[in-house]
Amino acid sequence: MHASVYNRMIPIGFCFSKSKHKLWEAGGGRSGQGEEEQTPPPPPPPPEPASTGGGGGQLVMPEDGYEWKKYGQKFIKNIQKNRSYFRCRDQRCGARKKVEWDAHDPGGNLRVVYDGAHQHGSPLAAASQGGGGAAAAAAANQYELSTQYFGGPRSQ
DNA sequence: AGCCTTTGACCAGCG
DNA sequence: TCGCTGGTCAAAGGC
Repeated sequence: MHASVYNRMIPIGFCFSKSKHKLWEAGGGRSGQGEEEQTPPPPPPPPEPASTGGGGGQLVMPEDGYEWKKYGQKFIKNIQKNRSYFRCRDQRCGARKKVEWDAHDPGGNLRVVYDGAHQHGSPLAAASQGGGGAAAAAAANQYELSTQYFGGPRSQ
């Protein structure tokens, strides 16, 4: 009932664009300073500073050594920022992560909020010891946030 | 063929 | 009591 009410929560033509890889070219997408903010339980010390401009002008989620699965994204009007919701790929782990960035400055204001603690070791560290999949694990966390909104090739 | 990511819609809580 | 926002789940598409 009242399906119209839900219509309001959609930031008309901004939050979710029907076309995935469309418009919003990474014109201003720059790499710069990333703001990480571990609220409750600081999992492990993030090896990477944050939004790495490695790609060359793309906002990348700060790698924290864990594998996350994105399950939602939304534009928060209150703060005028985009927010992505991530969940630990491990079903046993109830750790969640919220990444929000300025809609107008995806590369200038990146905030990561951790919710819950991991009940397992970081795959990145484990792989590191094995000396093999470290890169793979890290790559698994290279979510190109800006790409999601500004369009871009997703090398999956 | 399988897995992952993205988008849309719905529900719940708070003001 | 009504409206609005935040958060989560499910389905579809693409790689």
